[in-house]
Amino acid sequence: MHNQFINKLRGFATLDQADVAALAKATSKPRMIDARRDLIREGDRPGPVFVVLEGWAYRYKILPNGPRQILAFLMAGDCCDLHIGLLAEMDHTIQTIVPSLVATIPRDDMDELMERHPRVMKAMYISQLVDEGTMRAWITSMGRRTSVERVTHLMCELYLRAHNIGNAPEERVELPLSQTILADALGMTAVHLNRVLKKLREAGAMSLQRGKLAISDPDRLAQIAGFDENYLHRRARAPA
Amino acid sequence: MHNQFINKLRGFATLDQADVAALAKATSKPRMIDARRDLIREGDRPGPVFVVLEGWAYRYKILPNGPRQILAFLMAGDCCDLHIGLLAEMDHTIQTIVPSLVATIPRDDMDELMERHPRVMKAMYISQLVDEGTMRAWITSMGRRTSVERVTHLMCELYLRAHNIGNAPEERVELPLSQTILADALGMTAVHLNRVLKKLREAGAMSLQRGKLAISDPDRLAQIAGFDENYLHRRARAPA
DNA sequence: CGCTGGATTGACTCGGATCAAGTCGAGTGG
DNA sequence: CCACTCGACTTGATCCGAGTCAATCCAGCG
Repeated sequence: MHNQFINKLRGFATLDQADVAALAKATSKPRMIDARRDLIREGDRPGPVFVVLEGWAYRYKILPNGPRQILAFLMAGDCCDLHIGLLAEMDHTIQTIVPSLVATIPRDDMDELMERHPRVMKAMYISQLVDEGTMRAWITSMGRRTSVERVTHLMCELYLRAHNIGNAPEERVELPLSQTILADALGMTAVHLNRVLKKLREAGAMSLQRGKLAISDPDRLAQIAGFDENYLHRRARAPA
Repeated sequence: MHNQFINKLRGFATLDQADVAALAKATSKPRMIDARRDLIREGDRPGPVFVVLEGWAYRYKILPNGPRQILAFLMAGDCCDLHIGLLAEMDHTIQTIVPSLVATIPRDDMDELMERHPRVMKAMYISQLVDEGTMRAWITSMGRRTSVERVTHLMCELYLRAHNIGNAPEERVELPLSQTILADALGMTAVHLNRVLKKLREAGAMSLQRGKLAISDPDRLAQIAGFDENYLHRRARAPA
């Protein structure tokens, strides 16, 4: 199974053959997009739903005076809001980081898919709730965590998300994110992030070099970060 | 019309008599809740959907080492996620700030309401997208805005949201939020927030005293904040 | 009239931003 | 094969916004 989108949704609900087939069909015509291309811009009128099948993208905003804030990372299997089409215009931009395989699902196809496949709909709703939980975790990080906690917390999140989709041979995860990008996601300077990473490397807590994240002791790192994975909602809800 | 929930949803979609009646029925048995009561706690298994009809509440998280981060404010007309019931457990807590009138809609009633009233469903989806946009705006504030911008930005948001539901006789809005609460929402110290508020008051930009927010020149304040209301999505989507 | 939870203010400290040089590695072209 | 470039990463020196600690101040109220 290398359609990470289907893979991910399967983690949220039990899908049958027909569900999977419908999802496969909806994402059967992906396009390869270059790195650093905007998929949709702030102010644009939303169109189809985007699904990242391979590669990396991020959501971001640019403030009037220049600085950029990254709002979320989209990795293989992630998609934008299902109901994106209800809005008059986007309030942020989505851009690829590396060359990425992106499928677009027209709004009507999406509506039909959801209508005919309630389990798929459920899985996608849960996925959206997880995205919201992630935003709340980011707000918490920016507001009340020290820079060391903030950095390690994000690394724990990305590490876990990468593992969820079966990437990651072992304690090593591919993260093609420059320090500039990470700094803009963490609300700090690239210079300062660099120093924090150095400290963490020297302390043997984790290392991030040449696009590879290595965590020798995930539990220890989670300890440092004050990381509680509950917001990723990986435990399924038990039947009532 | 004093059911602010209905009021708000009407701003997002055209509702007919039957839609309004169904909403009125669903929220017809609200309970008055004391101030500082948790409506639902982090770790709890989600139950019914909450709707704040009158009063104020907030979402928050407490970090292992003590500090609190407020994630969102719920004012009259606001509700928690519609699909909250899909999750195994809450990743944050919701608490009242002042005595509040809160309606709870059981999950089954909610499902039925949505099924029979697609326009209501659409309005609620839009409402949820606005909440997400708000979270993104908060992330942006915490990460890349100065403390003065951050404070004024939040005030612009709350001012506009209060006006949306028809509160606010004029340039004066009721905000029963202590400086401690605001500080925990803005990711800063109450002491520092106090100094920022003083500066803004002396500059004649805005004043927040004894629970009343006064903005003499909203455009000027928006200018200071770098506030763009696009994320509140108040413009309806034009038909395709 | 004293109690209490917020709001204020002052003095001191420190985490992170800013500014400024490098350094390193992967192309590119002569 | 080496010089050149460009982007990303490092490191040092300095400065300032904001946190911390600690007193008040003040209005509402039992």
